[in-house]
Amino acid sequence: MATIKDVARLAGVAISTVSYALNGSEKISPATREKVIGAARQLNYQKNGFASDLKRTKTNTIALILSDLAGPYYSELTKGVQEVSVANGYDLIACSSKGGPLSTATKFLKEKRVDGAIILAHNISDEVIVESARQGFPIIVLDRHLENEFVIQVEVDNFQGGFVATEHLIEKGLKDIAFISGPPRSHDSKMRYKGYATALKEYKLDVNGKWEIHGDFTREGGYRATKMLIAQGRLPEAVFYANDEMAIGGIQAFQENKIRIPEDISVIGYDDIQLAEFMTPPLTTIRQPKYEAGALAMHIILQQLAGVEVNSYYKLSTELITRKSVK
Amino acid sequence: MATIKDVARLAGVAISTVSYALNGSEKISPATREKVIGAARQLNYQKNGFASDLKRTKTNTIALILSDLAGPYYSELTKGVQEVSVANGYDLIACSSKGGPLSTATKFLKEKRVDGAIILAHNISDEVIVESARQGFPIIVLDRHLENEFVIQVEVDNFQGGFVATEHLIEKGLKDIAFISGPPRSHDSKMRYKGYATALKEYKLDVNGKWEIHGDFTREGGYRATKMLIAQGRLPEAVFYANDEMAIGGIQAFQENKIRIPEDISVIGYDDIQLAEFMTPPLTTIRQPKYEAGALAMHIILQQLAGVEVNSYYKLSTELITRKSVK
DNA sequence: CTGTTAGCGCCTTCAG
DNA sequence: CTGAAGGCGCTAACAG
Repeated sequence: MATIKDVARLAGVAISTVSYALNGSEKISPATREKVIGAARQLNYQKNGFASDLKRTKTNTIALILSDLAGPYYSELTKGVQEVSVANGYDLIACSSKGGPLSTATKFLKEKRVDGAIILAHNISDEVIVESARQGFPIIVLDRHLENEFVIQVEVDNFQGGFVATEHLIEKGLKDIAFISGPPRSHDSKMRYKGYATALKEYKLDVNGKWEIHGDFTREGGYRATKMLIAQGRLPEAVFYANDEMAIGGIQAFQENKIRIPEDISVIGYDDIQLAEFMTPPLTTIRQPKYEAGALAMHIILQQLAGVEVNSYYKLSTELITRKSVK
Repeated sequence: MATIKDVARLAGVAISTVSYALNGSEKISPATREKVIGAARQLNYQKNGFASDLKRTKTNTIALILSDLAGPYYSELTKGVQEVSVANGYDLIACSSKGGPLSTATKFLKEKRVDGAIILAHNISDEVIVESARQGFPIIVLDRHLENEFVIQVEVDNFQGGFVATEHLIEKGLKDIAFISGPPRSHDSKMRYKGYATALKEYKLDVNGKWEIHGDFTREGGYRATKMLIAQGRLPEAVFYANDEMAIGGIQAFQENKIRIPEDISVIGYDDIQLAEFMTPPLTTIRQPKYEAGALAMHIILQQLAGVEVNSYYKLSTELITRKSVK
């Protein structure tokens, strides 16, 4: 590969001249500029990205850290992040935190290969984040409670979402309402649960431990949890799944047992993923402003990078999407 | 941020000693090693990724280039790519080619910030790819026809897929079969069309230009194309959509016009995306071995990086998934 | 306007 | 086993 040196030699100028010419500085005469550009083209020269980043201690790229690149559920969020970043001339890369301390995400975070990061991944520890966070390196965490001078939290009001979902069920006359949670580490899941429990209390209904089952945000988890629920004998009147994926698994379990939705049991999900409206019956659920969350996160990063003072906490609200899975 | 220099100073040794100790070289005594590690920990030292990459001219990371990070349809493929890469200790980053020559993808490719790339994106030109391809920098292209000494093509046998889909329709007694294509630049779409046309010919059926409509692989595109089809007056007996997304849009259009599937018209898609089985009716389609394609692509890269000679072309075959959208 | 110079942070001979 | 020295490719003062 040709380096800047080769270009300089071929063009018969100094290395710095090449650098200036190629980076569009004004102080180079059009003639030499042409000469340099010609030489560069001739050698098929491309600057080495590291070298310049090393020098400038800035990469102009932001990392979006996801727990698993293959998950299709980040789509809207990613879109928000992406649009804002390209609009501001920043590069965006997505990397996975799969593999824990050895993961790509950890590497990029720790070795400061990026200028900032947005993290939506539970399999990356608070510790790693705190170690990496520092002045001038903005980190935004989504769905995570983490107080630190240098990290900023963006969250959806999951308490409200959980409350609204439960209230909707109650208003439809449903009283026995089960809750299938997400993984224990999920802050989101916890808050949804709180919303659920609070709604029950507010309407003077029992919060019955028997109807709280642990899931894990996966379809299989929802399926298994629902099987357990069915196995318990008596069924609740409604089930609130902490996310849509689990609701889908649950619906499958009900259908296999000839339990009709919503006639025999009502179900409500959370997220409003693409699939939700295509289910039979279409799934009533809580929509999260994912696009907005992504866009906001990226905005905050850019502001921080620009030296603007920002809040350390942001909350977005949810919306109930009524479809056919609730009586 | 602490640098290697600071660690050396604190530990009271030379910089090279720190480097050796931290990189696990044998020539350092356990005692000094401990001292160094202690100092590093104390300073919360993290090496600067660029600097070492710059020196070693190797990044240990592979880029997966997608036309749009937000598209949820790469899920399976990404999974294949990811699993193979982590299993081999390589880092993987996904980047978008949105933005053409200024995109993150182009930058990473040209400025050699990665050791290799897998490209599944039509909005990145052959030219950019060819310019970047060179000895020792493996590039795999998916769904693209590009002959070059340094680029390797992995493709799914779309001709076969198109043929099988069409043949299935014909075997069900359907004769008037429309084809909704993808975007003109898509090599995949073209090959599917060829399979379609060939099947028609082989069964002595007319290839009727009136029933070939241009789509763009999006749901909206499928919807619009279908509206056009309906507007033409007489309906075909079946429609072969070049991908599932368009089929979904198409089904919606038919439903809005009270045209029943499969009673009034049969539809077949292509891809077998997640949604396909949840449609009403569940969509008959052609499954592509996407996971395998991703895993294969990554394997090839690793082999190349290891200096193994590899073929320059790979083809994978498809599978017909029969559900309820064909009479 | 152009060239010289001094690093960015790290790795790697090469002599002690 | 350790330390000094050189350089990866590029940028940015600072002179000329």
